[in-house]
Amino acid sequence: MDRPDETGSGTGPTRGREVTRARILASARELFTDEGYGSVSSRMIASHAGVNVALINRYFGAKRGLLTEILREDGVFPGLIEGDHDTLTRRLAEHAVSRLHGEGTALQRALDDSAGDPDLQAVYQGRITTAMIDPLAAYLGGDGARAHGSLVAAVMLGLSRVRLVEGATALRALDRERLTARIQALLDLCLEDFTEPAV
Amino acid sequence: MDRPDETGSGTGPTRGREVTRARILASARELFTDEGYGSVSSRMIASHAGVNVALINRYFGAKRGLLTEILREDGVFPGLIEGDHDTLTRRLAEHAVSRLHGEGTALQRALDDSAGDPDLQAVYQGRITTAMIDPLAAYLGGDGARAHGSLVAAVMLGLSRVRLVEGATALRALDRERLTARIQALLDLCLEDFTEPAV
DNA sequence: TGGTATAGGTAAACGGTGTTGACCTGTCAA
DNA sequence: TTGACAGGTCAACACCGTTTACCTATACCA
Repeated sequence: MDRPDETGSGTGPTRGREVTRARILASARELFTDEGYGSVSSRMIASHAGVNVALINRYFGAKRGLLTEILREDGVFPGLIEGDHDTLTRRLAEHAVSRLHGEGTALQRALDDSAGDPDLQAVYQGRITTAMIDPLAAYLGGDGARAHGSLVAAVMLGLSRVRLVEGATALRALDRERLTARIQALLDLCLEDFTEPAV
Repeated sequence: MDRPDETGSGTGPTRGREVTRARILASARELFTDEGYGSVSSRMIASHAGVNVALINRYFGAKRGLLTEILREDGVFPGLIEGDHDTLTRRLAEHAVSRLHGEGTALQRALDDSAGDPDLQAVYQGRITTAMIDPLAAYLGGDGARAHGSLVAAVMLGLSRVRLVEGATALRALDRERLTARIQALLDLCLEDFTEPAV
């Protein structure tokens, strides 16, 4: 069970459970980054990792498991929620605009572009709630915190979606600061109390 | 070329190009409505229509062609953009809330739930622009009309997305009128001029 | 009436996917 | 020496969307 992976030689081992697992994961990460999720097949990953196809399912249950693992490692919106309460929406707006301009890590961009895939969707399905809405709701507190969180998530997801589906060229053509400010205003409006109706 | 489909008998013909095409389309519509897009295979559609699989590709090019045809028949946001300018955002907000509550035709609901599928996405990719942003931009007019349209589309798409990915239970638990008003406020904010920065 | 072109339909295959079960093999412990 | 077993391999399975080659019944014309 706890058999050590190191065999004692100077360089690390080239086989063994953890090593193989890591190689598969690294290959998946690299290929997903370069070609998106849906276009990369299990056999491509295995071949790139110099490993048998069946091992993917042995170690990760299914292709989807690779995605889950990668997203678990990287986190979603890392460090975006934490920080000064007053500048939260500003940070989120900057993040959204940054994504609109195709910035962020190569992997993030690739997965944004693959966001349509059923697998990715299924994985996000859980993560949007636990990694975005839940922290947001906890962070905000108060009545209807989850509703506010959902609205914020809707705006953030929608911006990502409009880039995917339309290109968002008109938005990217705008002055960046003005666009950021407008999105921040939208997010602030999402967070305003629901007990007094908006004008 | 123009051979008539009617053979002269009292009841319509059960074979022939147009009849077969219509049967395939009807079966696709029915199955998509019941089970979504991705879960329904070409062979299921053909079998349900009592027709050979190859005919789907013969008459519609590919499975995706069925989707294109169905959406072309139904239209997207039918009659939503037209109408009184002043109540546009109200209509859109009501539409969004209605969708959030899972209303709309059964087919619309089914396709919303399948929205992740690459095929659906490819078909929407064109339609979001031509059926939503373009009319909106034309309707609004003025500088940056397309940017305003994109922002509106983002909010609308985001709300649909958050329902798909999280369930939007917190939003659906809200007082419907308050939620509609808030979404309308968001949409109005999307449409405000960009030349003067938002507060 | 006989022959033929053709539209409409069929059967079987192609290449691809994710996934699984049966088998082998090398290492370690008794 | 002999098992046990973790780690790895291979070939198959059940699908998928799509395409190709073939058949057949009808309509037209000499």
